Amino acid sequence: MQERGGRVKNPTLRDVARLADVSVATASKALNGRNHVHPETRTRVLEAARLLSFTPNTLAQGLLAGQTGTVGLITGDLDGRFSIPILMGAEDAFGTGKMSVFLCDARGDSIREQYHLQALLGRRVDGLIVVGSTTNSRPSLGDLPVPVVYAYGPSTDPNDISLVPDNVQAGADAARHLVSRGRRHIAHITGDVDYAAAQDRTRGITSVLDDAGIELVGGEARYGTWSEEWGRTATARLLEEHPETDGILCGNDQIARGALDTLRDAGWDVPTRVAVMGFDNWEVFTSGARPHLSSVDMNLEVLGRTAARRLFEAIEGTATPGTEELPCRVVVRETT
Amino acid sequence: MQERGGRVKNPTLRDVARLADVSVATASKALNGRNHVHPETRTRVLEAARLLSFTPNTLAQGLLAGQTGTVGLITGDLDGRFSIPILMGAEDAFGTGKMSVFLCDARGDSIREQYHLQALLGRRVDGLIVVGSTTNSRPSLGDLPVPVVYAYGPSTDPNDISLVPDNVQAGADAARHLVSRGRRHIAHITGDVDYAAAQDRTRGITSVLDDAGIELVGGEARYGTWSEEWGRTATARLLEEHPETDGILCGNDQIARGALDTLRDAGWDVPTRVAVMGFDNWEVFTSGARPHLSSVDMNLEVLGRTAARRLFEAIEGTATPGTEELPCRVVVRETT
DNA sequence: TTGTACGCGTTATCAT
DNA sequence: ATGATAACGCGTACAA
Repeated sequence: MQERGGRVKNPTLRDVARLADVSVATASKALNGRNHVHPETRTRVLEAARLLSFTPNTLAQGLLAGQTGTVGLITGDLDGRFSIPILMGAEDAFGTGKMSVFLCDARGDSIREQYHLQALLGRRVDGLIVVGSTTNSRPSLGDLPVPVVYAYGPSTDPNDISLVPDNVQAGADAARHLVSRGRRHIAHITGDVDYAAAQDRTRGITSVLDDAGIELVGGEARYGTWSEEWGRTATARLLEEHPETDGILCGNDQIARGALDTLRDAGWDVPTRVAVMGFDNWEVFTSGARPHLSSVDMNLEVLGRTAARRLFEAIEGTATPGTEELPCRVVVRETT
Repeated sequence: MQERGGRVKNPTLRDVARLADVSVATASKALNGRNHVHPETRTRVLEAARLLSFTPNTLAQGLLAGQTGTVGLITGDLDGRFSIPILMGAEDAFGTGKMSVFLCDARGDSIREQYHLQALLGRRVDGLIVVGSTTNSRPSLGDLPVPVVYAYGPSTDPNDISLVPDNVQAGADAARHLVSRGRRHIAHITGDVDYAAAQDRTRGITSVLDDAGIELVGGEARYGTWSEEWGRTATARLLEEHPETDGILCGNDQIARGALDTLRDAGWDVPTRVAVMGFDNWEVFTSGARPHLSSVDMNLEVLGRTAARRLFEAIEGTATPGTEELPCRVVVRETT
């Protein structure tokens, strides 16, 4: 096993103290930069620690301090692409090495969620971030001994702290963008109607169009699935029924890709004849598209960072319950 | 704060013992199902624990046991889609709640990696999994007080434990599949030549074609980038120069999507005139394609689970150093 | 300036 | 069957 200058596997403060010929108390003070320790002694201790490649046991410190410097991150679907940016943002905000993150994937199963929760509470995490797989609201974890922040998917309990992307604003901004490009015959092809995201975006879109005295092509949004396939079939139907269409707002980037494919097959030029726009700004889809797809970014990294900050505040005790909606951002590319 | 039947925020074993009117020792035995404790006493303790919603402090347990029940997961790129399935597989294998996973994203920065490493060692993780962002080999973390398993991107040190997908076999299987479909004029369009994955797959492909007495169309693989764009341009050039082409092996699913788009524009039917195949089996790309794209799955969840198992073995002391190559799997859909 | 002693929450040993 | 006590590794009042 490792034997790098020292001798024991996991050197403790006692080992360091012994080697430096001081008491553990003095060693502790020296290593933690406290006062009342002779400079020469300090260097001796530091040298001993270096020699043994001593790493203080954070768990023991935490046991004493009552704070572990760890947070739990419970996500509903790791494979889903929404949790990852949020997770990265959170990890980012916690600072490298300062705070450590326990990751748990409940896979949408509340039993599994409970198991993970117990494990995390047993490890005395200082706080919890719960990331939803959709923006649909979810049952609260209830009264826990540590603060909780719900990200992406909000808690149903208004006394919890929740953070969600402002999908109404996202829809509104997208619609405004198309209108500002002179489009007057705008259709909306989107995903599963059971998704709050779909409904919220539709609401934002129609509200802006109402203000502009415009009606959605066909009178209403076209709900389906979040797939390219649906984008293609819905668009084909749309072109046939409403050849006057000059703008299509798609519920996500995959639907938009499907729309673009069908438009290309039909020989409709984008963006000259029809402008197309997606949601989510999934780079691998937007930049692979012909032409490059305009989209609305959910700013998920920001959401993750904000979640981390809110959690800190909650830990400090300066909590502000309620659901906070974070702004989204239109990214203009070649399809609009 | 929470007040669910009990009174204190974080009840300790002492609180439980006090409420059950026994000593902490007895309480501990009762809760842990040890012998030599009266049934009636046990129920009294259990009831007290339930009342206080007592959760044993895993940190204190670990302090005593010398095992923390935690592992560190250091990934090079969270956003990359390769780490996620591996991470899920590992999380899966560790068992829900049994073992907890610290997640760290080093973002490809070795300084950051060192910081995370220190934090993890300080938290006395029982082991470490290092996930690479590519299959290119990476420098070893060196001699650590805990076992390490390198997943996806292997360590350069053969004494380390490394796990990688068998890309040579993947290429070979893909080529075999196309040959078995009667294709004789097969081209290979792939990504950045600096990627070991690209080279390995090419090697597997050419070796099979050699055995079949076939040469790659154009005599060699066409390296570029891992993008749809490259798939389109490379395919356009290919069709012009080699109209005899009846099969295209694409280095990943995005390149394959690009190839399909170009073929469709050119009016070449897939799979009648040309068969197309990708690598990675990224579902969102394969099932969105027209027709559905055949691909080679890297079995990353299996790789993640295996990494977790190997780590367990290493923790138990039954280590087997070296680089292990895990099999990939051809997924046949409509393009072949 | 340095050292002694206690406590954090838990488990195991050894008495009782 | 139950309880007192030591130990895990560390920080900190307090005494020297």
